Amino acid sequence: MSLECILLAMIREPAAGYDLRKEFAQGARHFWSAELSQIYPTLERMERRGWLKSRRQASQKGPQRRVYRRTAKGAAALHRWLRSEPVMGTERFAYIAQLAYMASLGDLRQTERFLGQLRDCLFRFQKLLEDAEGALAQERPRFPDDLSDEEFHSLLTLRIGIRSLRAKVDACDEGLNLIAARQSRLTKDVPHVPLD
Amino acid sequence: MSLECILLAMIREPAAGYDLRKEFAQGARHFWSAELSQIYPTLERMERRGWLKSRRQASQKGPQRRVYRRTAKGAAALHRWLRSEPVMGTERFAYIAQLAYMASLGDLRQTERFLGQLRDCLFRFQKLLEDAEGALAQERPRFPDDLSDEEFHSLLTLRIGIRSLRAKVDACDEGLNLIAARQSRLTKDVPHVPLD
DNA sequence: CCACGCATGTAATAGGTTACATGATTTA
DNA sequence: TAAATCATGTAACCTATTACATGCGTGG
Repeated sequence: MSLECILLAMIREPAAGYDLRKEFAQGARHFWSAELSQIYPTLERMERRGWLKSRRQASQKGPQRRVYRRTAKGAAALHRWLRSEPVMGTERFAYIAQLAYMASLGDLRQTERFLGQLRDCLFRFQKLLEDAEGALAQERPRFPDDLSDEEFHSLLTLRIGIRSLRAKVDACDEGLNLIAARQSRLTKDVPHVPLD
Repeated sequence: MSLECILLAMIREPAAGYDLRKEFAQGARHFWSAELSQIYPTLERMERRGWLKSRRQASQKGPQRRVYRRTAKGAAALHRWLRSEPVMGTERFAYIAQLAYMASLGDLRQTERFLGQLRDCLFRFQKLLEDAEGALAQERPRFPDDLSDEEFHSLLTLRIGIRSLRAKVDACDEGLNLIAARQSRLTKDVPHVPLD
């Protein structure tokens, strides 16, 4: 459902599957991803359902393109999705699961190492989004007032992503501090021989 | 892969599929979810692979249970996963996608309404995690020092979730302010008749 | 002529959801 | 005796990933 609606939204101007993948690799990469092998059959299905209409078209470079445009029915489906409540599909965070069960390794240094790696990944991702925000702000004397509506909505999504990532990076740092404290407690306070 | 490893981690003590679902509905709900219809065949597959060993066992209440325990091979697979790098599977955020393309409704008030709803959802979720953290801290005079290793790792995951959610709630508030500013700009600064 | 980017697709597999079927035991 | 909870499972379907097949056109 979500993928179909995202594709509908991306086909503002007529577009081929190949174009849409670029969108997922660029503008939409921080909230969704899809490969060509998923995009092509999905577009076909949507055409069968009457949400899209395709025609073959010669390309400047390479073979013929199949270019899709939205139908009125497709636009209606898109607007239904956009006006519906926020879709909070059960998100899955494998790295949090790893952290949650890492106690069973019985070695806090593993957790420390893991949190460090996680911090780095998240920070790199944060920088990526900050760059995207910077690109939006560039050459705009009245930022964010002089953004187009599309750009303004991009900004809103970037702000959520950036703040969330910064917070996660901070939480990793906090976790590393908690581990350091816990480790020093283990070497200092806990006697090796039980007190009985 | 991740689901299998999470199940392995959950089967610290021998457990039946029915028990494991409760874990997903309680302790693990903020980073993963799984239904019984997925859990049962996954456990079977893992047993065929030699990661688990099951035996039927009478229950206090209701029909016979099929109780699984980890094999040495299963424990090895779990430890490989825990020692591997953070698994950053391409996360999908449908609600961010909705926001990203909401410009095509051509009505900022829709975006305003949506951000308000989103804020509420995220805030409720934040409260849930804060309650879980509170339950960990309760009755612990030396919190977080007197947590078991398992509880300490739970705390680490809760801290990441709580900080991230707080940040997203703040970003929604920021977005609502930006929209207010943008709307007042539209009614004040932009002339209804183009200048030229 | 070869590598690269353009362009469309198929096949096999894995991961996940929804709905349904079955039946035991306990509690109101 | 009806409802709730315990307990296991199947079937159909949808969503997503990985690997592979095919072929055009341009630039080095």
